[in-house]
Amino acid sequence: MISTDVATMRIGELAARAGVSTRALRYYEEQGLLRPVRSESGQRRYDESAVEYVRFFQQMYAAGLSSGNIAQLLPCMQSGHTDAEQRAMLRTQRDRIAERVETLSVALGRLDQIIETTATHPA
Amino acid sequence: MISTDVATMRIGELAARAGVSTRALRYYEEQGLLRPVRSESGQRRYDESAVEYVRFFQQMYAAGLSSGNIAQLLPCMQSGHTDAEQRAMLRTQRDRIAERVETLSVALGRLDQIIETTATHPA
DNA sequence: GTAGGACCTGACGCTAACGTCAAGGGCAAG
DNA sequence: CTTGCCCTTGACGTTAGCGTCAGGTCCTAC
Repeated sequence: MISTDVATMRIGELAARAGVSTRALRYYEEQGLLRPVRSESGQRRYDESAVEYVRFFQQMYAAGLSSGNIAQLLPCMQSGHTDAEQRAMLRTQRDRIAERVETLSVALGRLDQIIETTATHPA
Repeated sequence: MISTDVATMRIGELAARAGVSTRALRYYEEQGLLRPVRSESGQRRYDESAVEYVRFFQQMYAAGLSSGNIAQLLPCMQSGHTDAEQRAMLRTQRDRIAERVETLSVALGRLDQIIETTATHPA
């Protein structure tokens, strides 16, 4: 964590490096997920850590979390400690994802079953 | 498969038994997933197999398939054989889901990591 | 100084799987 | 016969994570 970043990255560069659109980055900011500093002229400046953060957001979105959920997660990560409410939320989300993995695995099995059955009976 | 069903179930009963809303059932019909027969007065009548179908739809929706995808799946299941295009589609969907399971597992690991880290440092 | 790329703030569009009225028909029980 | 529940067909509303202009500013290069 030897970070002497001075927030020098502009939105286009961050977008390219994190693999998202600039629109997405502005949206994340609207949702309170990113807090870039502003240059004199009003342009957003990000530091290196933003790249990891954005990738983390993508992972969580992909896991079905909402912007609000992710926003709640952030203080936990940054402070390194949690209150009761936050712990409850973390467990809720964790369990939700675990359940979703279960659901998807079942669906996967179903599809594999169909594939196996029909593979031996070509048209 | 000893089914002497004569399509006697009405929409409300199917909804209750399959755990979805009647609106959802009408929507599935719009999408070509269900083809209930109609009574004289125009009411939808479903047979027993509809319950399983609807649960299957739920599984596939939960897996991220669209109505169109599911509609393509149905002939495969019912006929028991597939053409080249259908097999390609099946594999595509299968791989998509598998990838999603991977993604979710990664996200799950991330969350567990956060939980573990913060659990030992209460507020 | 000027061409053009990157940036800014709105603000409307989009998609998918339904939710939710609205307005009416049908049918068994009392 | 009427109360009341279930059914019917529209059709507009919702949500979330962006896509996509529009109209204007900024900054670097030549």
